[in-house]
Amino acid sequence: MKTPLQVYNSLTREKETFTPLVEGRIGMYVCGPTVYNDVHLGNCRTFMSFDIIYRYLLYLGYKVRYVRNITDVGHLLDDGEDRILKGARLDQLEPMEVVQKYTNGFHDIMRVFNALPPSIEPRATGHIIDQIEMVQAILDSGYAYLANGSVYFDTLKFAKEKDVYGKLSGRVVEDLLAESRENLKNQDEKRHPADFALWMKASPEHIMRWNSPWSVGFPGWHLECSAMSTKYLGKTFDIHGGGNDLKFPHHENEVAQNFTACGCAPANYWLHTNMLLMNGRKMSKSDGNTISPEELFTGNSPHVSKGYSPMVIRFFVLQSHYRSTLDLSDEAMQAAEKGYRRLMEANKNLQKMTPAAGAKAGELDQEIVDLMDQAFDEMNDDFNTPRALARLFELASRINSLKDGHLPMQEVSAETLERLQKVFHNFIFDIFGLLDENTAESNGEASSLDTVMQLVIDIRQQARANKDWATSDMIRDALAAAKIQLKDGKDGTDWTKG
RNA sequence: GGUCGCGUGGCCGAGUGGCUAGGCAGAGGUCUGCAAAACCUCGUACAGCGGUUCGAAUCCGCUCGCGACCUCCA
Repeated sequence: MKTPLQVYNSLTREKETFTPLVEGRIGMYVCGPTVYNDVHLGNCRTFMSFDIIYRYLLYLGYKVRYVRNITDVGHLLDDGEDRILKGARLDQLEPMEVVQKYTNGFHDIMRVFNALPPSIEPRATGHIIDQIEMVQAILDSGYAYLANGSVYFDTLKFAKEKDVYGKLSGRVVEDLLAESRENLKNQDEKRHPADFALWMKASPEHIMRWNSPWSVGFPGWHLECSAMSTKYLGKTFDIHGGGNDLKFPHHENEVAQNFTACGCAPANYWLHTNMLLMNGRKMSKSDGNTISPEELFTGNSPHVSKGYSPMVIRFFVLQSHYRSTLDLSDEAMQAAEKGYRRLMEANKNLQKMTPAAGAKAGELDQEIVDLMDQAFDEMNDDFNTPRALARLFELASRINSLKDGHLPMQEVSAETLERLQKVFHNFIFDIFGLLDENTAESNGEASSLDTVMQLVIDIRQQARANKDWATSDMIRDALAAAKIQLKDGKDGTDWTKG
């Protein structure tokens, strides 16, 4: 029934059967955000995708150490200014205030999206010593050089001597080395344009600075991930993830750093998520084609007609595969909203079901069992959430039919019903990480609201029994205005909020 | 300019050689006091042209269109 877990490895460009280094345990490193301004939706998609991967691995029973860093130093802008420093200057804050502010914001949003926190969330500034040690190791290996107090990686030498550079990102080394484009600002110290900084000597106005054997300065951008993944997961670990746009140069350079410092490849499986698009173009902080999570929640944006809840957005993400681009539009969000509600409704109906007396497994029973198995097979096939979701929707249609009496409950064994209830719940809440927003938000008041609603429904039922349509419709319309929908069914009336 | 990828019905989005993806929207029907919800049925989609094949959305070639990366980005 169950296929083994297959993952698409960016390094080999193939789906491979996943085998962890240590049985039952998985080390996973995902490149986190650079915290110099508000997190945007594109980041959220990536981290939601990895959250689902993380959750599924946990569901499969693995003990997963999930490390996702916070980059809070060393990430330079085009003009050579540190991202954090720029943020500090603009907001008139201490660099660490900037970092804290946007880290908090990032955490808040990820919590709203119901993403599980990583096991370890290391910060670059908290690992300066580890980074200095790694720079030294790379220098010792002979693949770095010193220039005016800065240390650069000798990409040319590495590419020539080791058959590694360019493999991950599919770069042709000769092309890289040719480097026809003129974009060499601030690069006069480098021997070759493809070289990159491991340690930068700080200019006098640069306030984020640390002592090192080479100069008072700061670490290069790619270094923190190499240093921190090695520290917490070892020289080689199972999964390294991140957005597609990090493949080059970030991940390629990470590999180069690890190779020279540790003598081995850092990760066995590289997983890359694809971009979130809007209007058919990459969502990007830099060119303004963007909508913030808050704007999408509130609908306060020219790109949407109304607000969409975090779980609708999460559902929207689930509907595409993590390696495909996903194009955000108002229409697509509306469809996702409907679909999300349908799925939640089906689950609610399912969880209320009880097996029929003397039920025996029939054809329908087998169909249900097959669909459940297929859903897991889809997840095992490189975390194919859209296909798994499709199977869940097929189950939803069976569930609703059973509820309405269009399909015979007698054909579903108690055992299968119980398993379906468990699997459906597991999928929606544990693996997909969705929340039922209708019940989640009420929580404590849920019971009192339930009581009131039951009263209102009873009164309306009485009116209907008396053919007092005016009263019954008034109740229905008034509730509708309050965003409560009544659903008349065979066994009485249900209601939903929103 | 170089590298890689994509182009699926009204919209989103799976699918890699023959078998129903799925969601949303639309049409018809069942149910209902009416409606909503739910259920059933339906549309014969694969950018264009050519090739390989008994058979292609799926493989190959060309053309057109779009995107990503090559420079900071999840």
